[in-house]
This record gives sequence, C-alpha cells and structure tokens, in this order.
Amino acid sequence: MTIPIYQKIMELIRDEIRNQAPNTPILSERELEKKYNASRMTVRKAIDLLVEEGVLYRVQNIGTFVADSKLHKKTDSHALNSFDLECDYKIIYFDVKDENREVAQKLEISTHDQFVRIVRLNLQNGQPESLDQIYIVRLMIDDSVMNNILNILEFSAKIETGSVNQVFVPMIVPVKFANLLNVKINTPIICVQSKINTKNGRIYAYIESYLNPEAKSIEITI
Amino acid sequence: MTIPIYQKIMELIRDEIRNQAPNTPILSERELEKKYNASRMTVRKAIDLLVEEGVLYRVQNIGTFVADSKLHKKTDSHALNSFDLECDYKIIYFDVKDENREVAQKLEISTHDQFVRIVRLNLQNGQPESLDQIYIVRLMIDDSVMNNILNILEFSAKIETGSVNQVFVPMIVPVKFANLLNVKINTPIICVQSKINTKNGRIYAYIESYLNPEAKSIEITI
DNA sequence: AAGTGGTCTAGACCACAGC
DNA sequence: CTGTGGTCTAGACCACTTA
Repeated sequence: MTIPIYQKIMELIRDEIRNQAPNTPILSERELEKKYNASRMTVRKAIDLLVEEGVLYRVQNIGTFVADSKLHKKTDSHALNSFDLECDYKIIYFDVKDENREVAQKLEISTHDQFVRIVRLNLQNGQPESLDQIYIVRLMIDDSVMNNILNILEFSAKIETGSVNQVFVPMIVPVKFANLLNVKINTPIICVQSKINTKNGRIYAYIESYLNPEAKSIEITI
Repeated sequence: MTIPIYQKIMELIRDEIRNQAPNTPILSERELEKKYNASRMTVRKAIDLLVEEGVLYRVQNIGTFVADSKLHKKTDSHALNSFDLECDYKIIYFDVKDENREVAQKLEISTHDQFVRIVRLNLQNGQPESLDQIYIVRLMIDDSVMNNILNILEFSAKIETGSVNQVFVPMIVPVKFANLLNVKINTPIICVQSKINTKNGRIYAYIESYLNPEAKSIEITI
C-alpha cells in the first residue's frame, strides 16, 4: 500500500491551488522539485496528469497556470456509468435469451449464443431519469454470479473495459417506455447506444439508454 | 525542424504493429530501448501516448499488447470540429449584433457587447449534414480579419482552445431549418450546444449545431 | 543573462507473473 | 529466478521569453 510520489504531489498541488485564482502561475517545476524533495521528472508527471485533467495548463517558456474550474475535463455521458451501483434503480425485467438476430449482431455473437437481458429504471430523487436495456454476453459472465441479478451487475462493474463506444440517436420516446419514464407521448428524446468492450476487443455488453430529457442531460467537457 | 525522438518512436511502433494481430505483444520496453537506441523513459513516453490513444494496452508484469483497432479512442462529436475548414459548407447568413440577452448569457458577455453571428450549412457529398448557428464574441476577433467572413473562420480555427463544453439536446427539427437540412417536418433531431473556451476560461464562441440524423450521427469512443 | 517548460539519458529499485 | 511494467533519480541540453 505505497502511493506513488507523483500521486502525492498531485494532491499537494491540488491543495495549493484550491484557493488560487485562475490564470495565476503555480511554482516552477524546479521550485517544486526542491519543495517536495523529488526529481523534476516526478514533478512533471504530477503536473502532466493535472494538465490532462484540465486543472492546470502550461505555456511554453513562461510557466504553468491554474485553469478555470469550468475547464476541468469530464465526461458525464450517461451510459458510461451504466454499471455504477451508487445510483438508485429499479429492475423492471430480467431474463436469459438467445435467437435474437438484432441483439446477436450488436453483441457480435452467434444467434445461438445466449445473452442476459436486464431492463432497469434509473431514479434520481425518486424521479425516473433514464431506462436502460442491458444486454450482456452470457459466456462472459462467471457462473458463480448468475444466481443473482445484483451479483451480475456488481460483476459487470468490475469488468476492465478497454473502451466504450457510444452512438446518440434522436427519437420519439417509445410508447411502452413513456409511462415508466414519466414523459409525455411524442416527446423527443435521446437514446444512447453503448458498446462496452473488454481490452481484447470483445464486446461485453450492449446498452440502450433512453433518457428522460427533463431529468437527465448529456454534457461533455473535452 | 527537429521532431522529438518519442514522436519518431511512436511512428516506428505504429509501423511495426500495422500488420500485427490484436492482442499480440509488442517488444518489451527494454528491447525497444536497445532497438531504437533511446533511453527507457523515452520509449515509455512513446508507448504512454499510444496507450492513451487506445492503440496499445499494457498488462502489468506481462507486457504491452496491440489493441483492437475498433478500440481506438476518438471523439467524433460534431461541433468539436466546427471550425474545421476541410469540410464543404455554405454560409447562409452573417451579421454583427448586440442586445440579445440569451446569446449574451451563453457567451458570458454584457448585453451591450457585440457578437458575430454566422449561420452555416455543412454539406457532405452535397447532402446537408448539419446546420450551425455560430456566435463569436466580437472583442475576441482580431480587427484585421473582420473584413471577411472566411478570415474569421480561419482565425477561429487557430484559436487555442482550453476545452469544449457540449450539451446534447433532443428536439423536433425547427420548422425554419427543416427545408435547409432536407429533413421532414416533425423529425426528432439532436441539437449540440457547444461552448468553445480559451485557456484562460473565457468563452470564445457558442455554437448550436442542428444535426440531420440521416446524414450525421454522433459517435464517441472513450 | 536568467528562468521557463520540453526533451533526453543511464542508471536504479520495486512488485508481481510465470517458469 | 528471470522478465515485465511502474516508479524514481540527478543530472543534462534545447528553444524560447523576458528583463
């Protein structure tokens, strides 16, 4: 349980700039090197990561500066956190199926391979925020967790994802979901189609998230 | 004209793995160090960047592997490339205005400050792909380019952005844009609202992009 | 001339996998 | 035990800006 020095320095810098105005310089790399008694490469690594986060920005030959907090880079795209267990949700439906050409194609499996389907309503302060249709490749789920749907979700949350691919599709809310989402018929909504890939390039899950535009907006800062 | 060594190594690695199957290992860092006659830190920097791009992935204590090309991380979110001059487009409208509360609020300027408004239709193979309403803070545009709208766009393309904030809004296509976008009345579409920030946290431009769902889908791989 | 960030080197030690 | 990626050091030179 040894935290790398560069991570400690990241936290120290965060502390230092917490009350510092945007666009004011932080100490130079050579000053921080002495202050934290670390090598310059280690200090740079800490700064590099904070720059990537959008917390700091560099100007060549001049210095490193505190960024405006509204520039912090975050991706609050809905389905990325689909397996987030912190949220309130209600399971609407759950089964194991096969022989569905469309789903098999999305999951890149044969039509004869099984998949798990979970329909889940996500709540925020009791209000329906989105409805997920989750399809998971049966073969990629450990047998030991198949007995319980909560175990499957917990298992899924731990999957090391290689990347997530999302397509945003505009549509009129499907009639069968309008009531559940507490949205009027004919409301335009966004459906996020996500493919969760493992590191070796196989698809673990395919998710369709129907978002209630009143409760959930997709926002990205890059 | 001196390209850093780590960038050269990135290209060399790209070449090496071009015909290599996904999930097969590349040479170890110490082997690459000798092969390219560079220090390990330099080799690591090259690999680090390729991992960030999603071209490679590491497994601790084991090795570094070629990623599936579908895992390459890209953000093809429309308005990010709004000032991309490579695309075909047609200027629909252009003026300089002020006294618009709503726009002033988005641009975080006083209602008395001027802004430039450009309405632009983006084409792909002659088909309308999206319609942008671009609002730029007048004060942030160099006087020397104000004489020509193309100069303004070129100037904008060169702005060093700190970050881009995007909100995705589902809606029915505005009637006034339906014809231009070659989309039927009542079609559900996505409008991307983008704020282009400079490094010092000021807003340079605000863009509303109305996307033709037939011609343009928003896709992100993270 | 002094100071900055950007790049680079040639070592080093660590924890962990697999044999 | 060997090899891997992860971390770290104490220097160095460069191009550039500002004074």
